[in-house]
Amino acid sequence: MNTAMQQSESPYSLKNTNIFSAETYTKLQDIMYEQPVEEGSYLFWDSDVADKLYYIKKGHVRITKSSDEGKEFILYLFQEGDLFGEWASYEEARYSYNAVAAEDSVLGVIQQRDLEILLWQHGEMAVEFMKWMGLMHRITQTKFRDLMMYGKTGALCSTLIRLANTYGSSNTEGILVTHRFTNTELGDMIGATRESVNRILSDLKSKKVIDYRDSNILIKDIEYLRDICRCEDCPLSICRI
Amino acid sequence: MNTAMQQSESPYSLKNTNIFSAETYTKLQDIMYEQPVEEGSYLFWDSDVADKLYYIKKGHVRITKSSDEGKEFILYLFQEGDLFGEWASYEEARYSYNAVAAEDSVLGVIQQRDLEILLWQHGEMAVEFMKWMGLMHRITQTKFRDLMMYGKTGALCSTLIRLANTYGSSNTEGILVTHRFTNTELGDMIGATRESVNRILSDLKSKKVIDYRDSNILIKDIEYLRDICRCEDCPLSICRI
DNA sequence: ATAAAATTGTGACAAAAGTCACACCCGTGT
DNA sequence: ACACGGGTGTGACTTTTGTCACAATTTTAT
Repeated sequence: MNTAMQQSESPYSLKNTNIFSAETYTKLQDIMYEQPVEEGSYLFWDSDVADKLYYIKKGHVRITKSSDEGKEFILYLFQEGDLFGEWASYEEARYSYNAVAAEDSVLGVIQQRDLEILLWQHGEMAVEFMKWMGLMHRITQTKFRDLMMYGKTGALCSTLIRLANTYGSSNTEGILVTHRFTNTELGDMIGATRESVNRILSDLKSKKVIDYRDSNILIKDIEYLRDICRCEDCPLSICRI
Repeated sequence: MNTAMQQSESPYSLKNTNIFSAETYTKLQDIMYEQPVEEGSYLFWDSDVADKLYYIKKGHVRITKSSDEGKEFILYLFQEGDLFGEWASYEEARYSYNAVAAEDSVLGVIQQRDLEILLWQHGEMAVEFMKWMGLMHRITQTKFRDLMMYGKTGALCSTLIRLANTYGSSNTEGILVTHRFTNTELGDMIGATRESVNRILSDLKSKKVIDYRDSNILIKDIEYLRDICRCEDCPLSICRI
């Protein structure tokens, strides 16, 4: 977890590609090809063959897992500068989730085959990639803990902190989440109903922990949230949505 | 998910190192040093500096996450032939969980520093390692889904299937889980109380889905379990505990 | 073999979360 | 200006899961 201070300077600095060196970054740019996508379109579906990685040049992408009953679980939200996709561990490996453009976006598509050749040649680049993978795994693991251990209230508080880290902009009042989320979306991030989310948020508002500014969430007392979900001061890079 | 058939031949074949080539395997053996550990001793704690990987030569290791209130959540169970540990993504990275020897065991300890040199030199080995990391991440992700989406009953059914894959031995009656687990332990794997686990298991027994053989669980109707947790036929290698 | 310790099983009740129903609010397009 | 649609807020009720208490059974240690 971070301090509000770190956030205030550059609200959108939480890219998962910060881990890469300039050289790696350039090599990646060289093998990716650009693909513009419209809001709502799927980049891939659960069970498609996983042979590509995606870099977000512009826009937002939502990674979801959906159940037969039509419930949707939001696993990650990625934004400009993020890299995502699955590293296939064998031939014909499949994705295990869906990727949807949350708004009109521009992506850089990287073929696993091309990347593998590059990694084969450049050992140091492979080591960097492993760090990226480790980072992604740690994000998943800490989220797992947060969503399982302290009930829906704990899960929502953790999610608010992660949203603050990913989309937050600090000011004298607190941290403003510079992106709107419906209660249904928040519910889908923690596996709860919109009604439950609504009740928890109302309660947090009455306790003056959060407030609203033009329908965006303003976090006034992040310490309270950290307390509820037993925040463990994990590094900022993994405390994201 | 697998078929019972695959299991019957070699119940303990679900090593996460199957992914490695013989050459990689040998190189790994060369840089690891042996460490015997007694049942109950901790290999590392949550927040220790994460600079080692561990290979299990013999025994069992339990990976847990514990809460201040004393609750314990079991993240993974590893056995002979498994490799585990965290790939530090930056200097001074910390583990985010505990590792305890579940019985007297012998480990091969690998210093991240040594491994990194090896990967730097051997691009193909790095690519294999990335496959291992991807595999581990997928295990976490699918478990995440199973524990979140279909209630405690779904979570337990998924866990029984994973136990069958990891410790199962097939016979004419069904799949016998060749390791004892207390209700408390099963509860800790799914974030439920032992009482809830007990009630769900009693119910499954009355429905003739499971039974007991000398206090070990015998799975008689794995299709029923798969149905409850909406099994998606993911590959056997990731359907483990 | 037997006592102690750990684990299981179960009822009664409490708390957490989901479901359903419906009123209301608010931005947008005609 | 107003109707519409998506989102919010909330009460009443149900289902799921946890809590507590205690007896019964199984395992382990002496």
